[in-house]
Amino acid sequence: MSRVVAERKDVIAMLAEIFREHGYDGASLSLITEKTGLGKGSLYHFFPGGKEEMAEAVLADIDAWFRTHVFDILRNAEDPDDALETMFSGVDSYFRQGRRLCLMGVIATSGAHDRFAREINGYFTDWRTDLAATLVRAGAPETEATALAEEVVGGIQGALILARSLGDPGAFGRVISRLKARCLNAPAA
Amino acid sequence: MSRVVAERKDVIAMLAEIFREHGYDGASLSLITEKTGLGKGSLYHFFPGGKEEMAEAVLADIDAWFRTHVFDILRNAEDPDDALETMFSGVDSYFRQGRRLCLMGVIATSGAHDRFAREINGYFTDWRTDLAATLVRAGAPETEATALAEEVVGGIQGALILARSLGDPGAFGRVISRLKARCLNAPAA
DNA sequence: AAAGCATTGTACCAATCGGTAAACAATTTA
DNA sequence: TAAATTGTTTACCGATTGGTACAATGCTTT
Repeated sequence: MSRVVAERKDVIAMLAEIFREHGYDGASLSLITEKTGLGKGSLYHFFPGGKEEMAEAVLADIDAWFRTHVFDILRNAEDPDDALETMFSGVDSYFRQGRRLCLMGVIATSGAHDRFAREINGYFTDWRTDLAATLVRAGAPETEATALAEEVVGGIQGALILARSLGDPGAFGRVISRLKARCLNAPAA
Repeated sequence: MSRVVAERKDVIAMLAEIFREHGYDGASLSLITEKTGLGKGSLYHFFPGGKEEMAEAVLADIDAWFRTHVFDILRNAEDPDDALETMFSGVDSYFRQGRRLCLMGVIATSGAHDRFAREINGYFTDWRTDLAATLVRAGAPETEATALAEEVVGGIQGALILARSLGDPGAFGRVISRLKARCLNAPAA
């Protein structure tokens, strides 16, 4: 047999795109076997828990990415403005300039929300918290920082939906650049 | 037989909540029959096209609501500031202070997106257009009005996702009030 | 080369999927 | 009151769902 060397990591990356495109309920096992090229045997070998474990693995992978590439940088960077720059450029490339949806948001707005509520909540909570702390270090008052962080984290999700809905990925970049400007310019308001 | 007098209008309202809660793929016919109390026969009597026609009817209903309660007011109000006030308070109550999702957004981020792309696109396009025009009438420069409208329409979607994800409906109101302030205060920037 | 584990294809399962058919009851129209 | 019309129930359809079982194959280690 072919032994196509599907590393678990690669499988997770493929699964992520499938869930993004079709949602949790829309990603049937037959669709998954087709798109990944792996039979059910292989899939259930990697993820004995089935579809739910696949989605969990994908969410954990995404969470880890944001943790190292965004949250940690927000917390540890010496210059808060640098951290903000890094965050926005990282987000822009992660979401492929508005062509890719956020799986956390996709699942949050689906019937599968309850099943993954913990992961979703942790992702948004931490992002908001770390961003707010960075804004404080950049000179914003505590209350303004919290509110602005909320606006930015939500705004990114909305910008993704807008871009997809309008069929205009550019909308994402336009909104993001405004959010970024608000973080960098007038934090002392 | 019972003839429970389910007006098509009432059925659509129930369907809307079901699609909102479970997404398009997650709303199975058995779930729909259970939640509406109508058997398949009745359902297919009202919507011969099945699930797709049900979703289309719901989207058309939502579109009509926003058209009369938001878009038309943005276009026709004498005082643009009043129109903006009306829009934000209408949106706040329509989305039940952040406890209700936007079905347009829900479907836009699901695998069913392609099937309803036209309706979704029309909804967001018109909202953005009418809001931008109102902002111009309120004194904002053309380019700023367009960008701000985009930010607001997207921001509302993001605020809904954030509220649901954090399990904190209040997040919706907090973001909305900031967006509103930006529309009313500094449009001439 | 033998053994043992990791991986894979295939066949199968009960349950559910969206949808159809048609007999039937309630209501409206004539 | 009789005939259409409208609404509802029920049983059924083939297809697909997520999941299991297992034999067969590849690779690695000895």
